[in-house]
Amino acid sequence: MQQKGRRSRAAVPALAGNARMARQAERRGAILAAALEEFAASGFAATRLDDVARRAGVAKGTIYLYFNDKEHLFQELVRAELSPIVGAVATPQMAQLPPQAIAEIIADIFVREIFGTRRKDVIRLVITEGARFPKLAEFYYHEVIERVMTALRPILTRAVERGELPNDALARFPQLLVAPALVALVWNSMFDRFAPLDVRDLMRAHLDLLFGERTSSGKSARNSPRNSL
Amino acid sequence: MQQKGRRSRAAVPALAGNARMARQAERRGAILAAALEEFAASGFAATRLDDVARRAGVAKGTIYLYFNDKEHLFQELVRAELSPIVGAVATPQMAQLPPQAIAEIIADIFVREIFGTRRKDVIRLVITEGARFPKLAEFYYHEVIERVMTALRPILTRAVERGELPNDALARFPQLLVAPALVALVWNSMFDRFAPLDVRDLMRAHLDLLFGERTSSGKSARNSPRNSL
Amino acid sequence: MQQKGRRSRAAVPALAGNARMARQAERRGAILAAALEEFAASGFAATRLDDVARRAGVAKGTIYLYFNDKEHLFQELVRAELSPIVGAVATPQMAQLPPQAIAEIIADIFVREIFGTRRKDVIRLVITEGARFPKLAEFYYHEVIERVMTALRPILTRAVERGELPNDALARFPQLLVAPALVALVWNSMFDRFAPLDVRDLMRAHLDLLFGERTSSGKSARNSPRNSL
Amino acid sequence: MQQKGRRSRAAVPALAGNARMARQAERRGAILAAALEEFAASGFAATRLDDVARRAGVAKGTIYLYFNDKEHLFQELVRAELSPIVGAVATPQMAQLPPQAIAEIIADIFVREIFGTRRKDVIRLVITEGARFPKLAEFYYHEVIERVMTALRPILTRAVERGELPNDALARFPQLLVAPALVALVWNSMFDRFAPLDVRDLMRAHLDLLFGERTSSGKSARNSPRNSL
DNA sequence: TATGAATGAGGATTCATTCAT
DNA sequence: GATGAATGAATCCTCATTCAT
Repeated sequence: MQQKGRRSRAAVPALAGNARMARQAERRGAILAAALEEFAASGFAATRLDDVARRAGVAKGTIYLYFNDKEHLFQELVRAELSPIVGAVATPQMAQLPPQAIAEIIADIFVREIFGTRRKDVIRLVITEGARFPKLAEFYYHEVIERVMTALRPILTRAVERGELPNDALARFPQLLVAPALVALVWNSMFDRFAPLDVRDLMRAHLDLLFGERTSSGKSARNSPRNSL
Repeated sequence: MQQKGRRSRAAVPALAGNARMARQAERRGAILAAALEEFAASGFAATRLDDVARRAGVAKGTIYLYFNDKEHLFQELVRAELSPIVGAVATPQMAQLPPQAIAEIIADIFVREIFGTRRKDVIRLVITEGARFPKLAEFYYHEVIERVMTALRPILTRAVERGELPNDALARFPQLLVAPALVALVWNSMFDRFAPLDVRDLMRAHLDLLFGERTSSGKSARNSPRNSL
Repeated sequence: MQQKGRRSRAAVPALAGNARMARQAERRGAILAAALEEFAASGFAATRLDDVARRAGVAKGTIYLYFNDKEHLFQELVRAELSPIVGAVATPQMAQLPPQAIAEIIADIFVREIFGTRRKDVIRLVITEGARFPKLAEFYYHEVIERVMTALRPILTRAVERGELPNDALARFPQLLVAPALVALVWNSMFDRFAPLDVRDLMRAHLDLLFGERTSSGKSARNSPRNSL
Repeated sequence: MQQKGRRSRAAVPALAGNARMARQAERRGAILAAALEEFAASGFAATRLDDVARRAGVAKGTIYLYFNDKEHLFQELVRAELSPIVGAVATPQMAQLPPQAIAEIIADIFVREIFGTRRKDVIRLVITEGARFPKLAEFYYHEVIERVMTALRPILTRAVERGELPNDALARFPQLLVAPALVALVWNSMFDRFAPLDVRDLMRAHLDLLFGERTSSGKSARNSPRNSL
């Protein structure tokens, strides 16, 4: 009935020395890494904290020293993994480049910084669990989507005005620039065993589609000086 | 997911009369419809058969008369909803049309037959749960993806050969044709409350991007005789 | 994060037949009886529903078919046991009797209906857990205390006016009439092994104290025609 | 309650200097004070040593330097708080006074030394947890109950012989002398919010009941020279 | 067939106690 | 002595599945 107001556990325990601090960060990291693996493999609901603890090499109770509960663990996981990357896409220098160069940079970042790392799994988790975690969707929208969109739109709009783009489709829907990345993420987790998809090639083809390249045909394109994907 | 020794039960109870048969189909349908709502709202793991039963207006045990277990219910659900649509995309007549017309038809089908119906939720479920349900992914791959790809690839390849397409990107990666549809599905379930996305416009812009349309700007495009989306 | 509104479980499952109904009542009763024993023996916090289930001869989950949770089980237990007795003390007929007769009746009820039954444990539970269960205290106050007080006060006040009582102490504090009952309950659960206390004698002595009886000395008093305790 | 093999630890850590000794006593006191507050608020089982430590301003582990475990802490708490008071009631001088004076002194002690202090909470804890802590009940019985009874009985018996009391009820059941105090303790913790109870008035009324006072009526009685409660 | 009460394995969370620093 | 991070046993509660009616 009446509960003593459960004081929210410190997200990070108070530290004393410095070795302590390092140890703490290490443990927290281990838990997050283990959680990522488990959540990615089983989804939020089906993941057992028992397994996370085992994989992280800590006791079940230890998780609760670092995270309030399963849900907080999940959300912090997404935050921790995604926060760093946000800045990369939205650098002011990009504004100076032609749209094609920007598209190539974005594709490159996706391939190397997301698809090539465990961030791939984090974003997949956002996609698969986002609808059930409004806060997560909100965080992702404001921290990632909105920022990227805000950075891209004026650049693309200007490109349209300068005649660097055939029409305003991209300026109105910057999402179209990254749609193939989404396809890659989903395909990779579901259909790769039936028909492996080379993300690099997919992204390159996407760029060809948007920015002309009249030739291309798989391997040969790799020699093209145009992109370094 | 993990199955214990479960003796397989008849998927459909034995029938006698004809009214009985109708009643059976009706019940089965009610359960599937209820299941779709619940699974779509909560995901596979978090959905309670109790809720499905209540929504379907049957007793919990009745579900087990029509489906072996929760997992079978889920998979049959996807099968039942998606089987009908598969044929539509892969009609032989389409082979005769120019790629732009085909793309428009596909976009149109997506907007009207998927996004405008509860199939939207089914496909979303495939996306969010597919990685955890190999059988589901397999079914979806063979029944939907593969068929569509098989139908599209030769058409697009021929179009490339005829010079109707600027390069072979689409022929190599027909996925690029439907990538925006995936974006729409995901966006709609997660970010619509922050920034609603008009699927029709998105698909139209996508077509503009692929097939030229040098002008366009939202509403005005709607009068364009090109597409009927 | 977001929880599907947990619909409160039916306190009593819907019934169909009549044997069902009987069976239900029986089970519910068995659980309540088992719960009383366990709660009485260990207190609310230290009681395990596992033990309650075992003692009641049902599965753990079954408890939740009849009660929302541990707390509801506890409260319903008190309600179920106490509700019947309330009426007994506050009968209108009592208003006609002289205060001494009333006191004797109350003492008698206490000895036979409470102390001699498992209601003794229920009231003890109210005493030991009441402070931690405001709702329980409230229920007990309104259903028992208040009713008894409301019934007694006017009677005692009138008795004072009629000169049947030496002063208004009892009228102002009817609690003094039942104080020894409280002593008996507490003593019985804690000190009986050191010095057993005969409740009957205690109550009789209490009455002697209040209403004169100039002699008395344990056993002999039992022959007194005055009370039938 | 149930103990596992626990090697008994020094109840008080070894001391060296004198400041150290003071510091120790201070800490021990702080822990006991904190424990009292927490136990009083939540009961034994629901109290967390974490909260006790926080309130005492020490680390959780520190509690274990001063007390073997939660149970010992609880018992020492009761001991520490009650030991001082025991002597007060059982002074030899009292033997000379008339029963009414003694009753008044006892009532006075209760109101001022128990009800007006945190000892109220300690006794309440004995009442609510005693049944679950045989050792505690035993301690309380021997250190408090028995002593008081031993001191009172001969006095009351003599008073009966001298005809200072109308009958031997009180001599046989000295508990009747303190029953209202128990009522006050219980009422205060459970029903005060519904109907506040003035302990002083209650005790006074009780004395009136026992020793005659033919008039009285609330406030006015306070001017009565008879008692100084 | 249909029901829904009953089951019990499963999993999140808590907290007394330990022990390395 | 003190600390507080770590442990893991303990326990509440859920829900897929079964089965007597």
